[in-house]
Amino acid sequence: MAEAVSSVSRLPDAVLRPLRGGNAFESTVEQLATAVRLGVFAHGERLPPERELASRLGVSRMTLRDAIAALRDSGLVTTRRGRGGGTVVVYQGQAQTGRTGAGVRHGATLSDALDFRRVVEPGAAYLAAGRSLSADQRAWLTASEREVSSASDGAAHRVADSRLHLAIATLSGSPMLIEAVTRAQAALQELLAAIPVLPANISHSNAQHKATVAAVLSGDENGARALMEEHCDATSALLRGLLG
Amino acid sequence: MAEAVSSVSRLPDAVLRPLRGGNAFESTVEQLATAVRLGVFAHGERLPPERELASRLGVSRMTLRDAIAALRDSGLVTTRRGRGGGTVVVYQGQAQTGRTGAGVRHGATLSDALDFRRVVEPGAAYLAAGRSLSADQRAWLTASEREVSSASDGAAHRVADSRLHLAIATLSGSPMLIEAVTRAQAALQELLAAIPVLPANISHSNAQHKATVAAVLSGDENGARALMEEHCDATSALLRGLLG
DNA sequence: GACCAATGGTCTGTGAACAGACCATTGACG
DNA sequence: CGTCAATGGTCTGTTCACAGACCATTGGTC
Repeated sequence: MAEAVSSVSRLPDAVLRPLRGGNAFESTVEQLATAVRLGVFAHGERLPPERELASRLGVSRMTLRDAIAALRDSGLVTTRRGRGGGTVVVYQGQAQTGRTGAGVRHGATLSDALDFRRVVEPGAAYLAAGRSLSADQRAWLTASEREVSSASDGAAHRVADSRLHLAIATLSGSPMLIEAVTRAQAALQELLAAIPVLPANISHSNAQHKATVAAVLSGDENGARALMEEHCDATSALLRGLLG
Repeated sequence: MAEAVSSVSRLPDAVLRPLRGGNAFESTVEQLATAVRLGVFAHGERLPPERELASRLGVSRMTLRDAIAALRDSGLVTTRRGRGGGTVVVYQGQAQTGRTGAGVRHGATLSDALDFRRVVEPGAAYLAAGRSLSADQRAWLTASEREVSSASDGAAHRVADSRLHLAIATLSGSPMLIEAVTRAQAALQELLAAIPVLPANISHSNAQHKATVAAVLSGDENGARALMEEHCDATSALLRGLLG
């Protein structure tokens, strides 16, 4: 019945994949470290209380605490106890020391991540443009864009850039897409950190951000998508030229 | 510095999510059951040997065996031992008995899954169209399309449909995208099973498949994407109309 | 018919992760 | 100044998952 093709069913090879990378502890460290590096938590910001964060991440408090301890050892956060205490992020975009890094995490190759990003980010922009955004959301987007263009140095620019992209993804309203964009950003983060910061690139990128945000705000779905595609292509070309 | 917006940073809420749904056993059952229902393993096909499959899924053999036992109890597979034995899929698209189902898995809502699908599937078609496919791959695609249009009943049609969509995703060459499409398909699977099978819908869908495959084969990236978008929109409309 | 290889089936000890109770420290508020 | 609430810090017993060795069954090969 299904013998029509010589190499029957490559689907299993393509589809069967590990459900979870390594143990809970490592995954948690990775997820938190990534969140910090992507600027999900800004410098000086407090993480949620351990009990809440643990349940949010679907992990026991002990495991979460171990992970936080690891971040503390890496100098990404500091912790103070007592009322009003908590774990506070101290990170402003410095290059990671000694991050030997698991290549491009989870065996995903550079090309894979770039292709994936070029699909999901424009998709998110498209969806975001199609939504009716609240005043708050519009302000958030505008502010995020301004943060990027007014970033003082390369490190700050990278963090602000991630935040803007994640903001757009968030406004798409699709949790699955938000996660996808987060993964794409995470996969490219360490690569992007390796790109030399040329003023010409920055200013070009800023213009694309501005245009994309404008398109999203004006509800121009196809425009937002096309602009984001251009933006991704520009980054891709840069990365591929430098690393590939 | 980052106080520009009233509700500072909604990013954490959007980004922090559980890394793994439930325990290893349940996840494994779910993944395998989904693979079977999506037709990743066709009726009569043998699963890989336990040892290999376990390592492929990143899970211990014991856990995998427990999962397989669960599938066996559900009547999805049968197992025979000895040389030439193994675990064989016996499933041809029947509705699942007693699948109370976790809604649309992982708390993802229907809208979310539809939006996500409408981004990643056209993206996969776009990428696949942009690749130079081997004769084998072209034949696979053609055969997959033919399987769908020649499906005898609704159940077989559903499985063949999944297989075609996953084939296109596979040909995109991006593992991250393949996974994304798999997740979208998995999320919608049980919903799609609820759609009454109207001949008109089927034939419309078949025409779209044919056109999309043709576009992919002829390297028409934008055409492939646009056609797949139409296809997703049609399905969306159907589902949204029926379910809410 | 004897052997062997490939497969599923079973057992055991170890470590990871969890749940949940409890302790310690700090600051706010009356 | 005393109390309380919010937070991080610690401990304990239990369950889950794992690794890996070993057993059992089957069918092919010589």
